Amino acid sequence: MNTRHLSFRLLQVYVQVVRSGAITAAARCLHLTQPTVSLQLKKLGEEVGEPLLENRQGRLVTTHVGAELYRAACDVLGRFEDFNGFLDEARGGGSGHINIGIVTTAKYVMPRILGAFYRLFPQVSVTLNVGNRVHILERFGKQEDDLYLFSHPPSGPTVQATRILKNPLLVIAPADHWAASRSHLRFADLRQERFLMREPGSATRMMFESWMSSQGIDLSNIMQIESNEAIRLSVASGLGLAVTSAHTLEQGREKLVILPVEGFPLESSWYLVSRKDRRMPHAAMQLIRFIAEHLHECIEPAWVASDIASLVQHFDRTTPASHEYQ
Amino acid sequence: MNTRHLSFRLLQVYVQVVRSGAITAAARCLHLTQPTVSLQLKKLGEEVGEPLLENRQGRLVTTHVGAELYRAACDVLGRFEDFNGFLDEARGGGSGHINIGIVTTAKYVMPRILGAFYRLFPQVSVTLNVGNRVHILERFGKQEDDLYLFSHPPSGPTVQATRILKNPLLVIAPADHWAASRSHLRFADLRQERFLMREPGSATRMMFESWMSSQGIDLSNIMQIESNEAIRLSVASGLGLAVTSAHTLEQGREKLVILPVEGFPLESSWYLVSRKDRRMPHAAMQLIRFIAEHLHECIEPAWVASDIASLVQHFDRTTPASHEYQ
DNA sequence: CATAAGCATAGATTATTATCTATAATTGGC
DNA sequence: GCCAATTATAGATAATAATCTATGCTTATG
Repeated sequence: MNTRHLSFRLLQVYVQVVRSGAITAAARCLHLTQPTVSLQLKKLGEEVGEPLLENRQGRLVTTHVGAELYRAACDVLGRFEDFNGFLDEARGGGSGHINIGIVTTAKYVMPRILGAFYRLFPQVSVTLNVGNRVHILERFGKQEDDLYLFSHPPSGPTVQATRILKNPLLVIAPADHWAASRSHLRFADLRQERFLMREPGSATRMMFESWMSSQGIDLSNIMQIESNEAIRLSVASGLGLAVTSAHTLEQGREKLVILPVEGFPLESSWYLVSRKDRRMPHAAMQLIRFIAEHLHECIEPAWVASDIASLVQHFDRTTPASHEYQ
Repeated sequence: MNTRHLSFRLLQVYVQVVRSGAITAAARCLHLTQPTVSLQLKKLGEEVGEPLLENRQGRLVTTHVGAELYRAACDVLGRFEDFNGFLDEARGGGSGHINIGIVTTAKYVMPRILGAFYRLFPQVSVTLNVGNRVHILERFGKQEDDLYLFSHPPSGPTVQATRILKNPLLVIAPADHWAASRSHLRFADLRQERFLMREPGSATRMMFESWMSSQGIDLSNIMQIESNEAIRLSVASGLGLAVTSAHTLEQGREKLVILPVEGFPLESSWYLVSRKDRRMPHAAMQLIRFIAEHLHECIEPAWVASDIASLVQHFDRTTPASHEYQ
């Protein structure tokens, strides 16, 4: 393959097609017509000399070679996005862009960090992609974001995950619940209660369920609700009990009480996550540095992980700050 | 800056200009005319919106922005070179290319490794760039090679250096030298002798000189020769003594003896070096894996560093071997 | 200060590209 | 097996990119 006749535009188009999984959809995103994209894709395929995509039940998916090309294209485009960030900075803007993917529960945490960050670096723009765990994992797989906030980070050699916050899981009940007046409870006492839970795959649920199985407990009466707010409100109105992140209670507490159940709070954590095989953009690195230094100013200091200062070292493996040789 | 109209060709041209330090020279390398390159460069500069190069005493050097662009361009081109390597491999070739920069003394070591490597991976092509330490440092600064072999690696946060071989420095003398028959010598006994040395900056010389200053010794009679072979031959013909790497004696020993000087051999080492901010090509990673496993088969096992097995972990930070998501 | 080496600009040509509209071919799902 | 959605192909066009030759300008250096 001769890279000589390769253009960035072609790669942009290709990346969009892979992400969209369809030519027509990609064309819409790119403000092009479908034949244009079709043709570009064909040209790229010819240039590479191998098939890149194949049609699997109406959805275009990458071949082995196509996937590698996608990775290369992302790297290359990302590298120049970062160069653009550098340019803005060099021009005195301190600008740049960060894509962040967070699971729904993290939306009680991340916006507070970003709010404080924004006050210091108003030129940095941030796209916050919120979704459930499965959705964000998919974005992670496609390298769509620079940083992620997970409670249970994915595993694998490409994952860089560092604990930044504690995420205590509490048992909540309506204020007028019979257990609300008790000063001490064992979880077994609540076995008959109905529990409201997020969908399977949610980190809170996984954590809770694995704790239960370690205790040999099995709940019979559970109800699934795919929103933390809805769960909170439902608990307040007496629909049942729930195990939920302490962070979700910061906003409004309605008529809720935290039950003093033995073994609780469950200690889980928030992890800042990135891909090792993706270059960390300038602006994202700024955010990481900001988190390392100022996290305890945006979030209750008691919740901040003790080794937060080492955060920067974990992520700053890509480009050195210094620009000189040697 | 809009990357949309950016092409790989443009970056190739730019990189060549930076490396050549002159438009005309770059044009010759690229088989283009000078105005063509001039124009391309202008277009690139306009696209970026900042001056990239400036004329310093007849030589074009990068501005701050230009240097960053150079880095980005190298990364991007390197990424696709690597994709090409992947392609070759996917097609069953097992091919690829590696650029290696070594200091002159390392030419007694590296070719033996490469010879064995070549027998296993005949499709991998290697460019071996040999030069004195200053020259190779310059190549390192310009990211011209994938791997380097140094005795004194450069320092800095971008440097990944791992010890792979011992490099004992010995005192050699002509066979008929008065000291040749002695069974024990102190360096002070040789103080009056003339010593033949490589140019300042050479790692062997640096090592020797720092040892001497630690011993409070100062040689009065030294002679500079910029070639290890010439030094060896000169010592053999009675021009003086020398301190030289044991590896250089492997080839031919002429009429030389190793003097049993107290404190010798000086223990220095060979380091395999790469840049952390440069993606390691597929083929180079193969070579690293080969070195980790087979180095003791190409080089006297006694010289191989004991922790050679950990080599792969040190360098394999770039792309994971696995291609699946998660 | 004269000269050569190197760089920039102008003008011209050829080839290619990016893109469109219109239409045909394919394909998944019912 | 047919319909709707998706993808591929054809034909056309305007833009521009890549490259050349010829020439004028700048600058380091003897």
